[in-house]
Parts: sequence; C-alpha cells; structure tokens
Amino acid sequence: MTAKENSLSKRDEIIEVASKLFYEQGYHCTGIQQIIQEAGAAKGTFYSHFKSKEELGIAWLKARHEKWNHWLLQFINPKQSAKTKMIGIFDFLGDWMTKADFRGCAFLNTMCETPDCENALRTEISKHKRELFELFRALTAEHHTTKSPAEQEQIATTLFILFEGTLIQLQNFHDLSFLQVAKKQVSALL
Amino acid sequence: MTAKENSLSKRDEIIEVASKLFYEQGYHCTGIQQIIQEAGAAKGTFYSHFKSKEELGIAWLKARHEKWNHWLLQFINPKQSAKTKMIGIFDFLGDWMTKADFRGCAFLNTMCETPDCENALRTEISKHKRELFELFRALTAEHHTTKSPAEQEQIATTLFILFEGTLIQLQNFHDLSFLQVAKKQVSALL
Amino acid sequence: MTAKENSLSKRDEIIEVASKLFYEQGYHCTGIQQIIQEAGAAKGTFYSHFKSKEELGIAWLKARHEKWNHWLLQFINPKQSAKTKMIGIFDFLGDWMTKADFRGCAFLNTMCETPDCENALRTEISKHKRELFELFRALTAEHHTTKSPAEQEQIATTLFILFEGTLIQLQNFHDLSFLQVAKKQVSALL
Amino acid sequence: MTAKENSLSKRDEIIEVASKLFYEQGYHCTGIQQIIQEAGAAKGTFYSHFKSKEELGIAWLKARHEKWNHWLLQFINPKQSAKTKMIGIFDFLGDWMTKADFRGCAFLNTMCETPDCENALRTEISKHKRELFELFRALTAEHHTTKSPAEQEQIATTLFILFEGTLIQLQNFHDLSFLQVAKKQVSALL
DNA sequence: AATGAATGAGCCTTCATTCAT
DNA sequence: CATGAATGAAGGCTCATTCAT
Repeated sequence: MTAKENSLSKRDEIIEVASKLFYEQGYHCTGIQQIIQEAGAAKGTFYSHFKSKEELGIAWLKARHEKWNHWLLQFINPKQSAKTKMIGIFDFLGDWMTKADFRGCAFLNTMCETPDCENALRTEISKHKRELFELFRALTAEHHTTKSPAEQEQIATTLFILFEGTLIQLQNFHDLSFLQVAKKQVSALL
Repeated sequence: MTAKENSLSKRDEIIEVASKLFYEQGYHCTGIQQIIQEAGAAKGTFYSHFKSKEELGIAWLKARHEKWNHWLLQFINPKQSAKTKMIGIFDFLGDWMTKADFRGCAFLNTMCETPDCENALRTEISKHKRELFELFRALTAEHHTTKSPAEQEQIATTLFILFEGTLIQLQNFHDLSFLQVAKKQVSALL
Repeated sequence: MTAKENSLSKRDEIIEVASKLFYEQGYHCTGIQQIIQEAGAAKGTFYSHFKSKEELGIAWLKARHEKWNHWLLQFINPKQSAKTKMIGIFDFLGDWMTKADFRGCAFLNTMCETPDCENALRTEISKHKRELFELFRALTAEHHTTKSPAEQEQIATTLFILFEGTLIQLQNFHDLSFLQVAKKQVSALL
Repeated sequence: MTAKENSLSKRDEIIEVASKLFYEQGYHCTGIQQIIQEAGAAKGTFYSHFKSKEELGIAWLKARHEKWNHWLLQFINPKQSAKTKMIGIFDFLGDWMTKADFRGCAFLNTMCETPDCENALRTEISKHKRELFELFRALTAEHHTTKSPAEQEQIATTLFILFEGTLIQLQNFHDLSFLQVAKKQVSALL
C-alpha cells in the first residue's frame, strides 16, 4: 500500500506540480526542470513516467478536464431546473475566475500558444470544449422541450459562445461586469 | 534617400518577419535567432534597432493594431448603416479567420501566453481590445438612438462578448457554423 | 565506483581547467565556453554541476585556498623556529611567483576585477587573506613572546603588508630585488 | 573657441566618462557601448577619436597618471621637509581611498586583470608606478643625505612596498588601521 | 522504479569593430 | 568631425531528452 501510494504519488505529484505551473506560467514557458525540482523528482524519474513533455501536457489536460468538470457539476447539480443550471454555469464562471486570479482557461490558453492543430494537446482541448458544448446542448434540450432541434442548437451554441467570450473578457479585463451583461443575455435566451 | 529607405526597411523587415512568425508560431515560441535569419540581419543589427525582444513584441502589436483596424474599417465603412456595419464586423471575422487559417487573434493569443498582467505586451493587448469595444459602443449608440445608455451598454457589451467568443470558437473548431449562429444572435439584438 | 569516480572527475576536471584559465586569463576574461571546451564537457553538463559561473568561481577560490595553504605550509613547516618560518614565507613568495610566471595572487587579482564588495567572490578572497594574516599573527606571537599584544599586532600587520606589497611589486615589475629588500626589512623586524 | 572647446570636449568627455566607468567597474567589464551612451557620443565618433578600446584605455591611464600625480603633489608639496612629505604620502593614501570608496588603484586593478605583460596598458601601469618609486627615491635621498646609496635604495623600496601593500589591504578590508600600522613603520624608517 | 550526469541546440543579449553617409 | 546601421563572434544560461547505473 505504501509502495503503491508512493509510486502513484510520485507520478501524481509531478502532474500536480505541472498543473499548477502550466496553468500559472503557460505550457511553453514552463520547463521540465522546474517541474521536477518543485516535485522533488529526478530527471530520469520523470522520463520513466512520461516519454516527453507533451505526454505530461496531455496527462495534465486530461486530469484538468476531470477536475474542472467535477467542479462545475458540483456547482450546478444542486440547482433544480435546467434553466437555473445554465445560469449556474455562468455563476460558476465568475467564482472560478475570481479564485483563479483571472488566469483564464487552461485549455484556451494552451490552444492559443499551440498553433499546430494536429498537435495532441489540441485534441484534448477540443475534446474538453466539445463536452462543455454537449452540456449546453443537453440542458437546452431539457429546458426548451417545445423548440425545434435547430432552434435548440442555435440557443445552445449561443450560450457556449457567450461562455467562452465572457471567459476571455474576464481574463483580459479582470472586470466582472462582463459577466453581469452575459448573464442578462443568457436569461433573455431562456 | 536610398540609405534612409534601406535603413528604415531593415528595421521594418525585421518587424514584418517577426509579425509573421509571432502570429504563426506564437510570441514565446519564436526566437530572435529565427527572426533575424529570415530577415537576413545580424544579431547586433537586431539589437541596434530594438533593445529587447519585448520591445519588438510591442512594435509588432502596435503595427498589428493599425493594420487590423485598417482591414476592419475598410471592410465595414462601405456599409450604409450602423446596423449593417455591426453585422459587417462579424462577416469580417469570418473572412479574416478563413484567410488566417483559423490562427485566431494575435492579441488574444499573446494574452493567453502572457500571464503577467503588468507585462507591457498586455497593455497593448487591452488597448487594442478596448478600441474594438469602443467601436461596438459607437455603432450601438448610432443605431439604438432611442434606448437608454444602460441598454446600449448592455447591447454593445454583448456584441463584444459574442465577437470574442465566436473568434475563439472559430480558432478552436475551424467551424464557420459558429459564425452563423453568432450572426443570427446579433441580428436579433439589433 | 568507476561511475562515481568518473562523475566526480568530470566536475573536478571542470574546476581544474577553470582554475588554470581563471588564474592565467582572469576571471571575467574567461568564458564558460572556453572552460567546457578545454574540459571536454557540454554546456548542460557544466550547468548541472554549477548553477552559475559565480558558483564555479567560488569553487575555484575555495580549492585554491586549500592548495595554496598546503604549498605554503609544506614549505615553511620544516623550518625550526617561528622566525625562520616567517622568513620562509617570503622565500616561498619568491619561489611561487617565479614558478607562476609572476602572474600574482589569484585572490588579489580577482579582488581587483571585482569592485562590488558584496560579491560572493570577495567573501572568499577576504577569508583567504584573513587566514594568512592569522598565520603572521600566530608566528609573531610565538616569536615575540616578551612583547605586548599591541606591539605584536603592529609587527604582524607590518609583515602582512610587506607580503602583499612585495607580491604586487613582483607581479608588476618581475623583479626579485623587491623580495630581497622586503626580506631585509622582515629580518630587521624580528 | 566654441568649436575648439566642443571638439576637445567631445574626446575629453569620452575619456572622462570612461575614466569613471573603468575605475568603478573595471576595464574589461566596461563596454564601449556604455561609455559612448553616457558620454552622448555615437559609435563612429568614438572610433574617429580612438582606434580601439585599448587606445582609450591608454588615454585613460595617461590622463589618470597626470591627475593622480597632481592630487598627490598638491597634497604633499605644502609640507616643509622630505620626511613630512613622505609621511604625507601615506596620509594622502588614506584620504584618497576614503574618497574613492576603497576601490583601490586604477593602475594596480588594471594590471591584475591584464595578465599579458606585453600589453600596452601594462606599459602605462609600470611607467606610473616607476614614477612613484622615483618620488620615494628622491625624497629618501633628500632626507637621508648621510646614508649610502644602497641604504637609501633599501629604504625607498621599503616605503614603496609599504605603500602598495597598504593600498591593497585598504582595498581588501576597508580598514584604516592598516594605514596606522604602515605609518608607524614609515616613521620608524625615517 | 528511480537516479542524476551528460548532451548539444537553443535562449536572449552584449561585445568590439567597420563602414557608408 | 560626426553619425548610426551593420556585423558576427561571444557572453551566461535553459531547453528537452538520453542513458548508464
């Protein structure tokens, strides 16, 4: 158990440290050296767990995806209706950005510094965002039961765009009034 | 004159090459070495024109700001009304992204890879985006003459959020249907 | 064991090469590039052993301190009395400078090219010289048992000053007659 | 007159700035760029006055030689006897080092960072020091009229060694008590 | 599973100097 | 006499990765 815990914890410790640094400093601006130093691991240890920096990056985004989804669902699941859940997503956005010191979204940030679309990181990024999109779709369908699929798609997509747009504005301007505007618009759509 | 032209063109050549590379590869992933090589300049030549990479980065963003604004205005100015101009901004977005191979916005990309808000690049970035915001405000005021300032601000901000959100989605998914959704929403707002 | 020996010897090889070059060319005029080239090491190897050039400089001075003290003590310890030992120090000075091609003292040279007194190298330098001062003090106390502490301090300090002054003159003029004069003066003091 | 003054002042301004920087930072650690920048001159202007950095270094040492000698003579000339003049040289040393923030002697410092004895700077350095030696010789001869030339040489050389040794100790330890000891020894010799 | 020395290309920047104007 | 753009080698240092132990 101790052994298992240790072996798990070594790899996980690296991921944990990397997550913090990749998010705070950016993926490309964070070096393996800093990661292993702060994780208390050796060079060789790192490369026995990950065959490259990119593989660590992917592990980071996969873990981030799980964690972030968990945060979000924990936040909105207590809400009763699909409508209040959708509004809750935007409340979550404000909470999240405030706590994160307006650093923005790890996935969007990494997308912005990774032009190559064939890059494996980009796959994780679009997977993550697609799942968020699906959530908007599902909640919209649940809420707007009488509307046509096309109308539903229009609304879900708009919500998704508003979410991403507000996120970027918060990151850029550190100004929560963007969130208030977005929420008003969201309410108007529901 | 030849000398002046040459000496100017040398500095401008560096900016031009840097603009291309910074945009295509990202600011941090582009080295001075590559820039001067592709510009056919020597190390020392570079540093006689720019005191640091950051100064070049700022020169890049300032030039980009002018050029991009010029593109946009040239695109929307022929339109007759404030309303068609606002819709035109979103048409421009589609044109731009298609031509740019969906690389996204130089300013947002650089923001995403530059966490430090005190960074001089960030100043240029928010300046650029604030000006775009002002354009939305001005056109909204021109169009919605009967609405209250608060209502105008709500609409202009929503348009701005939609613009940025759509931009990010195009960059992420390379899927112009996001633009169609956004345009529908924009029309509904006007 | 072979591994350990090799890995140690790599670091030591760098120190050894650096010691030679720092002494012969000066600390600031010697680049890391030249050091690693002559030591047959890679850039990264160097920086895995030393976190900066300054750290290597300190390692150099620390090693030099040990080696030089060893040379000196081996030279004067065979002498019987404190008096002959003190004269021996000046004989050693002549031998040393002759063998060193009158390059002077690594510590004084580095002090002269390092104006910042807070610099870590300066700490090593004054440590080294203070220890030499202590040797003069100890031998003076042993020799002049009847004199007052104040008188002893006066003599020890004078000997120290004469040593340093002669050293500098030898370095400047390559003329051993300065040493003869100094020795005469030393004898007069004892 | 204005023209002459300006043309003189440009070259002299460079020398003046260089003097300050070479002394404070060391010869090798000071770059031409910093010098011309602080002197408000252009690259080409510099190289029209000096064919190389070394030539500026020589101009610096020549000017320094004149200035320093002037300082010293102005300090000791008011003294009546050769004896008080010689003691005055050591008083001057204390004044000088205190004012110079214990940066030491420009000539010795440059010697220490210039191993190559054939270097033109070294020529200026030994010229300067030889002249100081001559001063000690002349004053000793004036004072010790009854002593043999050999005895005079012994004393003058000892004074010279004490001067240089004390200078180095002040630079190293910033401790004026070395000067007191030296002065006591000097008095004993006269 | 873990270590850490070794690699060499690359990072941004400064160096002393030349030369056309 | 003065300018300042251009040069390219070198400065100290970090990068992601490999490999023998």
